[in-house]
Amino acid sequence: MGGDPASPAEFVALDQGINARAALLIQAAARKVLPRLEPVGCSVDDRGFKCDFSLKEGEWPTEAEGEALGREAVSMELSGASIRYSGESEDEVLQLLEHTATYEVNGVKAFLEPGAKVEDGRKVKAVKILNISAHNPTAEMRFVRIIGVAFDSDEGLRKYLTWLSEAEKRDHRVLGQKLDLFSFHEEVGPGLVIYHPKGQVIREELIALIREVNKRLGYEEVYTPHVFRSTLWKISGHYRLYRDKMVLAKIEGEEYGIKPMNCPGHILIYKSKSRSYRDLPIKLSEFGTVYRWEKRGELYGLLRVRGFTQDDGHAFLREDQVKDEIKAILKEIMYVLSLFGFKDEEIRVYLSTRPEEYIGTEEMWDKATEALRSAIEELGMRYEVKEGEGAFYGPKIDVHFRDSLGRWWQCSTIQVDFALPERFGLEYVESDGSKKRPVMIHRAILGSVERFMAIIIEEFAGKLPTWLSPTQAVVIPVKTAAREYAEEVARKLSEEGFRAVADLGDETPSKKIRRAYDEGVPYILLVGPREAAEGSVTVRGRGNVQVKNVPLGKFIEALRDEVSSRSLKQAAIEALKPS
RNA sequence: GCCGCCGUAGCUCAGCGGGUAGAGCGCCGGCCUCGUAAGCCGGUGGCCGCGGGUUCAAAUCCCGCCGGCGGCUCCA
Repeated sequence: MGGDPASPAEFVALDQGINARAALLIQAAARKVLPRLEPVGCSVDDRGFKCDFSLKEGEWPTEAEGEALGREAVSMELSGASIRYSGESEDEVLQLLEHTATYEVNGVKAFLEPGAKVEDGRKVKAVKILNISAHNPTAEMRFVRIIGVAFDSDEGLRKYLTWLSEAEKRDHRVLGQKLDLFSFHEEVGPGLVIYHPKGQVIREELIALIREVNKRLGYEEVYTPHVFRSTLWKISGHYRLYRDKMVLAKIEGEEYGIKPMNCPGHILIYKSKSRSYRDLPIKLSEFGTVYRWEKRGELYGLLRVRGFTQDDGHAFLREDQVKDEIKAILKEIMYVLSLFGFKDEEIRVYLSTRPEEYIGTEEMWDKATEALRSAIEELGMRYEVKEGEGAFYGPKIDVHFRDSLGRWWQCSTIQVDFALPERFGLEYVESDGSKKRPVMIHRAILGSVERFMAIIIEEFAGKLPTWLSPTQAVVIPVKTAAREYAEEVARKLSEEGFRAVADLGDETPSKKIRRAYDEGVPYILLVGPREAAEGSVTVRGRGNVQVKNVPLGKFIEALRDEVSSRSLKQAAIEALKPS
């Protein structure tokens, strides 16, 4: 609990074979006990199964009916269900031209996504329906989606439910309140974050990290306003393509829009004078706060908000510079990821290629896509290709991260853009005097500070690495006689640039220690007359690691090393431990 | 935005087959002055999200709105 060292979230991947089997049984059970639901399709992943039904007529299914469905599926299984694969086909129910695998379960038809492996040895012994919601594959169609998890034993389900309740404790929304990091308020508006002092410390640390990265990459920081005339949004195309997410206001007969992206502002900097091929690359960065009016139901804690700060950057490049830039950015992304200890299976890298509708020439696309691909490969990163999923203006690489509940969120992104340079008529003068169009790269390493912060809060369950911790050390006097010394220690640490406080209240030392642990403070320094006499501290790290009577100077030195190297571990206490 | 669920003290929650509210933590005060994961006692605290309706009477039932949660869709 409170004393555990920072550890990455353990995601429990579910058994897909059992869940596929359960998905089929659920459909057969529905035909039996809920005939107003007609199965239309089903899919399975490491978070369970999802089954879609068309609702023929009558009431929306209730939670109780959902549970009954789960029970029926298990009882069908226990009385010996027969499951037979009967081939794949174009979907005749949906007429969506989706490929589905068809099965017969006890003689009735059931569907599953093609390629899903169905367990045929073990049996489905426990099913839990987690959610019944609407699924709209198209604007006109509405299906009932039943989501659940299945196990081959009651024990499996019990363990899963325990994991779920543990995952809830890591939830950044819960921890954000408990650790006094940020809040949302009805009177402010949904999706708009208020950062408290401690949350702002984390924000600032993340921004400081990216400032260093930007410096290495050669990005110069700029600052642009939050509101631009609609004229600009019309040129950029946002006014037409992004309008439904923009906040627009008419003032004195003129229309303005709050920025949903930072790029147009940076483009104006490029355009502010004529550029030579010698000037390129030009790289601009901004911690730009943008506003996007996401639909109500899409908002989700810090992971999906309406106002957020991007660690944005735009590079204006000659075509031959594109690949090096991508590679350099990817390297820095990998460096940043290493600071947080994300494991391979906790991130997903995607390369999205040319969609059906696109601008620019095929040759440009091929070159840019190839640049992205070879950059990833040369760095040995694992990735998946999403064919045709690129933006209309260019191909892109996205990095997705998993939250405590196993959901994926897009954070880092590198996008090649042929469109905006064209729309804004960007040019540079080539060595032969001809005018050429630069290529733009949009990139964000954290993506948004908000989303990234949420991911790491969950990753560490609030027990952040010391360099990120809002309070790095709490000094606790174990005897009243040591109060002054405790204050002195805290003051010294502050003078040395650490975030330290002395806890001088009238409570017992035990209570203060407990509280400091609960708040995730990485170092608790205990001082009494003994320490005061010799100018030392007793250091307690996370996980009940304690080293007694460390000279304060030595602790400061060790802490400085830990913080400046942005150590993932509690390097200071490791270094101080007697060997 | 769509489907379902939810909204009681600063926080977590009880009360909800109608009779105007409770606990723990926190906060405040007192005692204790403490060597390692919640010391003891007392007090404070609520327009029961907001508005309307039903009723002799609404936290409790109904409707609308606001906000949240789980999905869908979309994205950093």
